[in-house]
Order: sequence, then structure tokens, then C-alpha cells
Amino acid sequence: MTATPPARVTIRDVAARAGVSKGAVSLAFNHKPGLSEATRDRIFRAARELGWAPNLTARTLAGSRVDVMGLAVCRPARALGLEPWYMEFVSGVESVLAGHSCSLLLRLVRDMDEEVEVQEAWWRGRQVGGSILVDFRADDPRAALVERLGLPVVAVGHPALTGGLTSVWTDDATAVTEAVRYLAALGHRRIARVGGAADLGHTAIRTSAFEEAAGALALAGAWQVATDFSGDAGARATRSLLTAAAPDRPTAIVYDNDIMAVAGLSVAAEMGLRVPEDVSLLAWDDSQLCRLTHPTLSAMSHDVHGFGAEVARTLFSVVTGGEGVSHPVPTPVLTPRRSTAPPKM
Amino acid sequence: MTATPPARVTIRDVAARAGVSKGAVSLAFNHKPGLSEATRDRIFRAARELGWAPNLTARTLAGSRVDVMGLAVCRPARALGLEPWYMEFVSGVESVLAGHSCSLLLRLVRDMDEEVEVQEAWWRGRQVGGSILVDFRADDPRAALVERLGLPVVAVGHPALTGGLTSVWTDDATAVTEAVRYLAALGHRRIARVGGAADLGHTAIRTSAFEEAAGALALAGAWQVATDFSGDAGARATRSLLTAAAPDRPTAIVYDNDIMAVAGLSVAAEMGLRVPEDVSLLAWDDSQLCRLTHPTLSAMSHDVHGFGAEVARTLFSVVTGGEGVSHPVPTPVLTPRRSTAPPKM
DNA sequence: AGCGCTTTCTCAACCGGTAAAGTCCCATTC
DNA sequence: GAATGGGACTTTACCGGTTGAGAAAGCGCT
Repeated sequence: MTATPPARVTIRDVAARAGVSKGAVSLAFNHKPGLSEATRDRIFRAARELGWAPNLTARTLAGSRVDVMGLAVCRPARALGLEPWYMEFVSGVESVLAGHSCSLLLRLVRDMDEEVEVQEAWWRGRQVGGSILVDFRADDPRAALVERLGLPVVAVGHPALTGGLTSVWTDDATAVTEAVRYLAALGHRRIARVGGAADLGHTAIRTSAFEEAAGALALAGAWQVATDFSGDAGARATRSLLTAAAPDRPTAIVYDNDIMAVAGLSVAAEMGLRVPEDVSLLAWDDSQLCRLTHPTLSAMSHDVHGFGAEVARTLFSVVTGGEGVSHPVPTPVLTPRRSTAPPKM
Repeated sequence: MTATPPARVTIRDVAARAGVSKGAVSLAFNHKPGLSEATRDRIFRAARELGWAPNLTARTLAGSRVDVMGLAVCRPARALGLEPWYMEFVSGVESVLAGHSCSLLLRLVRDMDEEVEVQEAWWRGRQVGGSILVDFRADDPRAALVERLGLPVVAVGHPALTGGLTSVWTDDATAVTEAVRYLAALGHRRIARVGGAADLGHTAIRTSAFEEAAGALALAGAWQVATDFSGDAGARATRSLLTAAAPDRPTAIVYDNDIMAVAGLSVAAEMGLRVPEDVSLLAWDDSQLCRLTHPTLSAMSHDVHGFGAEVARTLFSVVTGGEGVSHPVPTPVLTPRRSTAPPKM
């Protein structure tokens, strides 16, 4: 990994060319007072002529800012490929980071232990100025880690999950309740939910919200299944839910992401059930995918890109100000399309 | 962006605790000769007790390795979220980088100019030890950039596109030819292709390969449309292809990715055409998605994860050895599923 | 005992910046 | 005319490692 060292221009060369000390160059490039306009110009001109830009590594080492933020994502690699959510989220984060000439250090990790290792190494090694933490679980070790290291972070998840860290979250409970109410309002009395990974905190939140909503509405039937968010798991879950005989079968299914909803749609077709006549399907994380199916998928949609951007903004305020303010982003709203309708039985 | 500086353990503390000089600690942690086993143990023990890990920033500055690789992706953010290809590719890259305790610096850029800027800033600032370049276009400025900077890179794309850079690529021409031959062998004489972004080099390669294959087989009809890879564009293209009256209509459509194929499937359904009886559909970049639709999508499939891994391996050899060997990865192979069949007309 | 060779470590310079303290010079002010 | 003040820079000491040039110690050999 030892790169062939090309002749690099350093601050010293710029200083020499501009006829000043390197301290002066530093002042100029950090827009600090104490230099005349003339000198400043001379320095910038010299830098431009030499094609110099400050070495961020040296700058970081010297103790000022770190213009890299970290994000470790912990999911099986293959499953990730399919989750449009992450890429949208990342693109939202990036859109804000880029405005501060800041980059994102991304790492896919296998499990929580590895994430803890990675975050610790990043922070110890001054590789990042702060991190975004996602996918909180029950007894998540990261709050303690952050406490121990003093690592500036923003946690993506409900405060109940994130152990006092500065958090940004979507109100999943309210969204689930709205989804169930909507289906019930259409006339559905037997509703199922194909949930995400059971060990994820937000899955637990949705699960209990679903249960509560079902109870409050006194539904005739309410099923919940946990999956791993993959399309295959969504298909399996749907198949098993729909094999029941007609009167006991759910007439509506809510999915925890859009991939599983697409899979569900396909299973329904394969089983000869019409959507939405025989069964209504409602997706989550409304990506473009939901508009590409036939019928199009109704979904609980939210602005994942904007969410990522908001998380990044909050991270900046934590990194610079020390304390950030936890807050929710707008609750997902129902976007009805063709996959939901009153039950025809 | 000035983080609250927590009390950090440095090499000096470890050296003091182990009763050696910091040079010795450095030797131990880089597994270099010149230390007795006993001392080595003592140093590692001290480091463990203090919870010390070398500061990668300082290490980089001191001129040895840079354990970060760069990847700038230039596509509209929204479209990206939907491209399973990237996440799979990234996860493949990561799987190799992680083995070398190396991280990936990811940046989404708006256009080529911005990518050039970013790559230059990264390299100048010693932020990365090397970069992966993707999405080559006609007259791509990056080969010249790399030449000018001496930046170690591996280019993802056919050598004809990458201007002499060390490259890793999939043989798109052969794959397109195979796809067309397969459809022709099924009896299709009117075949269309819904291509990707016209300015991308690999799209151009596929386009001419398609034209050539169509000519060689003397097809009765061969259409090609350029899109932006989005599902919406795929839907529009499909709709326009299928509106022709029955005898002139294509009986098979090849797509440049899987999202557009899914969209095509939905358009066919919406237009009352049966797949594969009335029209066969063939996807590209076989992700999980192709197995989730109904009917399942036949696809030209290749191991994108493995591709990413291979690219990363090649990058390491460029970064360390100076010269890497350009080579293709296995050509995508046809995975027939339910969306292709002999035409029924 | 004296010499050369290793092996094992220490020392000090350096990587390319930042930032606090110091120097110089000139315009005010008393 | 000396003291004061402040703007414009320079000096210098780091940041936390790496690295090459020695130095000290142990050992075989004449």
C-alpha cells in the first residue's frame, strides 16, 4: 500500500513562491485575519500557479477539523444490495456533507461487534470527525461506546432506543397506526404485517404499535411475521399468510419495506389472487419501485433523502457545537395507489 | 467541526508504559524486525492495557500507507437509490478492503467536473491511497487527470473506454450478442433493446454490439432506445415500443438493468399483454429483484459483488505494485426464467 | 584482549500543516 | 520624544506517528 510518492507541492513551496512564511499561507487559506489584501492575493495566486491545496491529513493531525464523517452499516452484504433505503439515505447525507467539503467514510460490517471495532478505530485514528449510527437494537452497545470514547454522533432511531444520544427519527408508531386505521377504514378486519428484522429496535416499535392499533380497532384478525427484510423472506411470509382458506385469510398485508411488498405482489399473482380485490397490499419506504409494479403499490412514503440530509445537518451541529437537538422528521404519509381497496368478500 | 478533544492515548504513553522508545513501539506495531520477542510482548501488552491504536492520520502523514480508497459516483441521487448494482458493487469492494483494514471514501457527485475536482482534492489532500473510477464516457477527462496527478486507480470499464488505465471490465459486447442470439434461437425476429444512459461508454458498446448481432442474424426488426436507467424511463420506453400494432411490434425486449425490466413487466400487464406469450422480457444485472416478480424475469446475470471484490483486489495491486494488470471478469451468463419464451404469433 | 558482526534499541529529523507567542514597523497620543 | 497600540507577518512548538542513522551489548574468532 505504499504509493509511489509523486513530487507533491507543499505549503512551503507556496510560501516561498509568494515570498512569505508558511504561517501566512495557513492564515490565508483559513480565511483568518492578520493579512493584507495584497499578500492574501499573492498567496492565492502562488497556490493556484503551483496547483496547491492543503493536505487534509496534515491539517487533521494538527488538530483542527476532520472533514470526514463515518457510517458503518450492519446488514448481510447481499441483503443490502436490495435496500433502496440505504442508498437514498446516503445520498441525502452526502448532499449536506458535500456542501461542507466533507466526505463520507462508509463501511459495511457483519455484526455489531465489528461496528463497535470500526467506530472505535475510526475515532482513535482520527479518521472521522463524527459518525452516523443506524439500526439500533435492544441493548445496543453503541451508546456506551460513544460515552466512553467521546465520539460525536447522531443516532438514527427513536430516543427510546438510542440511549440518550442525539437522535433523529421517524415516528414509526404513528405511521403504523395510520396504516392500520386506513386499512380498517377501507373495511378490512383481518390485517397482517410482514415486519423486518426482529432484533431491530424500530421493528419492535412497529410491532407493538401494530398490536395496539389492532386491539384498539378490535380487528377480527391481526398477524405479524418477522423477516430479514429480503424479498425472499417477504415472499415466504406472504405465501404462508395467504395459504389460509378464504374466510380466515388476511384481506390486507402491510410490509416493512418495498422490496417485500413487491415480492408479496408476485406471490399473490402466483397464487391466483387478485390485488386489490382479494388482498390489499401496503408497502413501506416508498421508493420508485412502488410505482413500477402492476398494480402500483400503495405505500407509507417518506422523504428518505431529506431524512439523510437532516441527519447530516444534525451531525454537524453535534460535531461543532458539542450538543445537538434530538428531533423527529415528518411522519411517513399514506400514498394510496392501486394495491389497496375495500375487501371484496 | 472542531471536535471536543478527548484525552487521547498516544504512542508516547505506550512507550513510557512499556519502558521503551516510541520508535520501538512503531516497529512492534508494524511487524518490523529488530525487536526481541519479550519487548514486543511488553509493548503489545502496554498498548492493550491503555487501549491504544495507532493514529492513522499521523501514520499517513508520516508517509507510509493511506488506508482509504476513494469512489465517486456520478449519477442523479434519486436514480441511484434504485440501482441495486451500486450497493452490490460497493459491498464487494468493501469485502476486500475490510480484509486490509481499509475503508471506502464515498462521494456522490453531480457531474464529471465535480468528480474530477473531488478526485484531485482527495489525492492532493492525501485523503485516499487510490481510487476506483466508474461510468466512463466518451472523451472521459479522467485518464488525463490520473496521468497528471499520478493517482493510482483502477478503472471499471472496457479498455477501449478507459484510455490506458488499469481496467477491470465485463465483456458487455459478448453478453449482448448472447442475449440477442438466445432470443433469436427462441424464434424472435423482432427484438428491441431499452438501453441505459447514452453518454455512458458501456451503453455505447452494448448498442453497437446489439446492432451487429441483429445484423448478423438478419432480424426482421431491431429497435434501440436510450434512457437514464430509471424505472420511469424504462416504463416510457416499453410503452412506446409496445404501442405498435401486433405484426410490427417487437416480440422481445432486452433491458440494460433490472429496474427497467421490472417497469417493462408492469407496462406489459397494464397494456393487457401477456409475458412471455405476447412479449418476452430479458433483464440485465440480475439482482434479487428478478426473482421477485411474476413472472420471474430472465436475466443476463453476473456476480456484481465478486466484480467489486476483483476491482478492489486490482486496486491494491496498483497501489502497492505501481502497475496492475487489466483483465475482464466472467461474462454475464443467461439465466432463463419465466419472462422469455418462443413468440406465440 | 582486540576486532568485526549481529541483534536490539534509542535518537532526532521529518511528514505538512496549525496556532500561540513574538517581532517589527508605523501611526497615534500625551 | 517616548510610550502605546495594533496591524502584518514570522517564529517556533507542536500534532502522532515513521524512519534511517547510530549506539550499546553480546558473541564468536583469532
